[in-house]
Amino acid sequence: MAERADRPPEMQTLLKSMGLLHALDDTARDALANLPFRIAVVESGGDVVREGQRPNESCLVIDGFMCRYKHSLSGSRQILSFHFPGDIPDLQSIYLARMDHSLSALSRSRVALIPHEAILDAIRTNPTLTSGLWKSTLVDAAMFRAWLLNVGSKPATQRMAHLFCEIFLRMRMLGLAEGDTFVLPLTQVVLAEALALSVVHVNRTLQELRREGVITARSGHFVIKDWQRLRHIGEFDPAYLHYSADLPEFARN
Amino acid sequence: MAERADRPPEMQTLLKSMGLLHALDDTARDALANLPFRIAVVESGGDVVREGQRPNESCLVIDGFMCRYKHSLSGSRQILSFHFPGDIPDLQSIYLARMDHSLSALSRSRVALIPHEAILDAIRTNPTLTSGLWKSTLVDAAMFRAWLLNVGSKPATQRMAHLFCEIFLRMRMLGLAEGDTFVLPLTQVVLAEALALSVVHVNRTLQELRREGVITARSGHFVIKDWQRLRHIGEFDPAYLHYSADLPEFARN
DNA sequence: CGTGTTATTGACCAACATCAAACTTAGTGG
DNA sequence: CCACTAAGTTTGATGTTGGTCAATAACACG
Repeated sequence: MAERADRPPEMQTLLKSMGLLHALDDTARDALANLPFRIAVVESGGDVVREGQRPNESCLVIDGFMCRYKHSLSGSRQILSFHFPGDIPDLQSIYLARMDHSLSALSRSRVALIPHEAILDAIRTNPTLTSGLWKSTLVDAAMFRAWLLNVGSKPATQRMAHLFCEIFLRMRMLGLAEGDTFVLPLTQVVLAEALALSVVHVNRTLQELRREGVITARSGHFVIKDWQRLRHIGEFDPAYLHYSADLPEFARN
Repeated sequence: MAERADRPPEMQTLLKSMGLLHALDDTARDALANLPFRIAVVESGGDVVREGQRPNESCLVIDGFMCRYKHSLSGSRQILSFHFPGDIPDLQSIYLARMDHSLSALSRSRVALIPHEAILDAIRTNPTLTSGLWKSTLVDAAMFRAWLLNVGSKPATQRMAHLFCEIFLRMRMLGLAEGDTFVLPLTQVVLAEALALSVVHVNRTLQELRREGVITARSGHFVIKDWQRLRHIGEFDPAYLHYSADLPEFARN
């Protein structure tokens, strides 16, 4: 299942994703594009790495959707972040030997597993790549901060609105959302785990957002019907995503 | 108020703090020790940087205690992390131009403001320093993840116990805690903002922990009376702090 | 068609918030 | 050294958001 290539299409999505945060020069692009990797397929719900493990590869999402999570002994699961093609959710494992959380697939996903050694080599020789990858981990941290504020200090409706804003904007930036629509296998259970709410309450909160006419959500198809209002409800300010690329028209103001 | 020095005592605390996470070679230590800086004093409650600003220096804590926070429009403030001497809480601003949160002092503090340019120069020429600083920002992110789980999925008592475990262990590692005691100007208001609870509930939760005989807290003097139980209540596992240095005896098991 | 997820609804409950007031402590100036 | 003040802590009463339990309905998939 291992394979190598000189300019493999699998790496295009990584270049695109990185390009949104940080200008890469040609050397950096080449270095990224030439990273060795092996492809793996993860079934929906399957874990790529678990808390406590010491992986020696990092996982680039190619197809599908993933999330990071942690659970407390009481059994409840807290989703920490969502990840799309082009993300390397466990990049931090190049320096943090032991995983402090798990990484799993929300749908059947194809991932590229890149040896830590290869990443570290690339970093050693390429400063632009270093700052690009470093910055991507910093944006990661910025999202955790936004989620912490969200979960800690906002009522259910605002919290959910904020999450939809984040997901929609990120997907739009990656070209994964058509117009005002995105498709994502988010069940209410998953939303509950991300928002730190009960499933029942997620259901009611969703209904409220629908009633208000700001979104539509049916079996993984989400439509943003009123971005301005959604953004307003969620007190969403995209600054924390730290994009260097221009935001789409609607998100600018 | 600007000053320079060749091996200034101010940088010792940085070396110590970094050394807990990452082995530094002599070149890296020299590079750190020779960073230029200017000293500033921040009054209790004063901000070093605010959300939205674009600083061109990062702040090394030398004396005193700081916190990062963000607020929602509704006015409530969420504290994101606490910082001790040796920390560089806004190191991320070298790559994330615009602050997505604020940094303020919990007590009158002395800080060293280090120009971004100097840090970036040091990084360009010193790989060990690069990985050390990068790792410190990754540990930062790991703490946010732990807090997210804490705030999202744990009841008040556990949440507070977890926070005390984190603070105590971090202070012990830095040599800021004597035996089972630490001194920190944490008012109940501050605890409330960090734990995402109301002040009243913080008060009651503190009383419960006291009644249980696990801690003592009086006007900023905290005593850990039963670490094992505190740790157990908070479901505290220090792995997420990613220390490379040995933990103190009591925290090992 | 069953069988297992996912979504929805209603009834009831609990953890924590809010409000309001009293009390304690620490700092300040006369 | 004591009054004065402001900040921090504590307590009680009451309210509400969101959790839990339990049952039903709607889907999706083999």
